[in-house]
Amino acid sequence: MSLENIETPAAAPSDFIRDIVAAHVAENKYPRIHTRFPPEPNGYLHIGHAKSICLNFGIAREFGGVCNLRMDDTNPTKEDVEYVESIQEDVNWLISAWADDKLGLKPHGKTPEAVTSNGQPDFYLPAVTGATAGLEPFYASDYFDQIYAYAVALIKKGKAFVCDLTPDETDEYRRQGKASPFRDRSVEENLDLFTRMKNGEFPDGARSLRAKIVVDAPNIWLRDPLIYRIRHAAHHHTGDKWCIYPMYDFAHCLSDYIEGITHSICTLEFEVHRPLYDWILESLGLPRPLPHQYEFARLSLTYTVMSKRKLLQLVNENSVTGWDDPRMPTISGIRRRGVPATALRAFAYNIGITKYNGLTDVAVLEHAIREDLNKRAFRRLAVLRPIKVVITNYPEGQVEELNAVNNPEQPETGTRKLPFSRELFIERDDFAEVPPPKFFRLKPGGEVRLKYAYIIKCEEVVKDAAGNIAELRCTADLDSKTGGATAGRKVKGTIHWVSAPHAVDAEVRLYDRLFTVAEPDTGADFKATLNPHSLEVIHVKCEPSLKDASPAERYQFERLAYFALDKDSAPGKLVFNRTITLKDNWAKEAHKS
RNA sequence: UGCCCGAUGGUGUAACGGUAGCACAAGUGACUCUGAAUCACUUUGUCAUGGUUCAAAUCCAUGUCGGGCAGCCA
Repeated sequence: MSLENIETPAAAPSDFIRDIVAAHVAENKYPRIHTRFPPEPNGYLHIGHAKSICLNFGIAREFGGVCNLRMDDTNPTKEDVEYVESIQEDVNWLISAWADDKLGLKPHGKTPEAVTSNGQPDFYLPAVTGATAGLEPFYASDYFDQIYAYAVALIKKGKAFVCDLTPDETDEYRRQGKASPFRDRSVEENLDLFTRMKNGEFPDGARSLRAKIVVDAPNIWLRDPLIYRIRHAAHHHTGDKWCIYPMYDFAHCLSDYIEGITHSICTLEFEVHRPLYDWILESLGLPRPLPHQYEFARLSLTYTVMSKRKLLQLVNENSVTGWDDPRMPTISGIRRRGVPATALRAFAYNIGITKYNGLTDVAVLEHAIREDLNKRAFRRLAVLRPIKVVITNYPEGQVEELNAVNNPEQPETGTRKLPFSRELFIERDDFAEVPPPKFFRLKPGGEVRLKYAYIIKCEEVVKDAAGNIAELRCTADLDSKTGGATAGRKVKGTIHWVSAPHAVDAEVRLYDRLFTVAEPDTGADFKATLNPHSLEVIHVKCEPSLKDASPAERYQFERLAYFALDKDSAPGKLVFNRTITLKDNWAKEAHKS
């Protein structure tokens, strides 16, 4: 069964942004709905980005539109191609077989075309969909020429000026609502100085280009905001062509415009920037319909940190093995852990889109993962912490091949053969010498069903010199095998097992929450709340069919958890990541007493 | 402090002036050759105070609480 076979079951969701888009579609406001996902390539994408990806691409697929992938790369000192590559990989994985036909890209190396729109000169860079060969993501840095031209246009309109204030002075003037002494420079002088800024005549921070809006506006972002700064730094995409770079506010709205974006969806912290977004586009008198910005609440998850700064710190300080450590909330970490993209998308649908800054229980994510994996995972038997069991009345050397169901949720996936023999392994937790109340598993003198095999009774507990249990000697009801005379006998417990001589060894990585507290972000030192037991590596006994395990498949080790093959596996070396445990009501029950 | 935004069970959301619903979580029971899954049932909610209205979670006012912004970051 391939991973792509299971579709996201959820119906198309409804939220305030989709309501707005639906209204625009109804009134035919735009020829086509066009969204974009614009990460800055300064870190790996995380599950909060997944929410945004599912929103933007979801809108594109629900309303017959397109969603551009764009690198929002206007700050050369923080960005890197490593991140560009990981972002593409993560986005492609997440939208695969769902919205990959809505992914807007552009021909490699292509920059905006000079076109005429409504009789006016204009810049436009159309998206290409439905292919990937020869295509690449959009880059805001591909528009530096056009953005520069727009800045010059703004100067010529008397709506921008070159300011000589230092960064500290600028802050102070803006705080006080005071006009810069350079605010009323002539257009000619501004043009000259801006050209010389571009030509590299001034050091970093010596001058800046500022929009001329309102000196003492209540909204700080309208107090003559900076739109260009000097940065003598090489850029990962444009090399050393530029030594001035546009600020986010200036570059973003214009990038949206150039790509023909209709709905520019971002998180709440940009809400106060929206008047500036609109001011820039309106001030330029652009000839095509303008994009508009809409904001929603970013995702916060319990037992998780989400800021790129903190995730980077975990990586740099080796608290995890890398950005794709399966404990990380990054898309690559979640993927490596074994979570299917369908589960992540279902989660994104389930949490909804609002303007309320809430804290989502990680249990919602875990539920989406279990629901998905329950449907798709092959059932297998594996013993994580083995105890040896000898069936004393079972002939030595005899081996039976039992039929075992691959997935009861999908009977069409068939069965596989499971060897049974005299010596087995069972789970240490499935035996108790002194059983607690309501213990349905194996105990001295007690009976239990071996899944797909016999009912056995524990006759003797053999211990080593140190008093540890070395093996259990049991007898089997040899008529109780599935289909046998006493197969219908009711025993309270059924446990999993592996035939000892046939067992395949594997390394298993048991992952748990990275943090011990629900809100690691709130304390002074989030690293103090790291869970020291978030990873445990053990060596386990698997049923023989698992030696052919594939990274494309998901497995449920029955009664335990879901697992996926890790990339550290090699021929003859199985490494499984525990994606998530099965729900464990017994643990809950045992905890009560 | 100024400006902006928000508030519906424990958590996340729906209801768009007309029966407060869904999911997760929690609990009870049924079933079970996975203490899983499945099924049934249960608990818990409109921030406060006024106002408009036949009728308010929804509209208005005030207050309270929470979040965001005040980088030459995005």
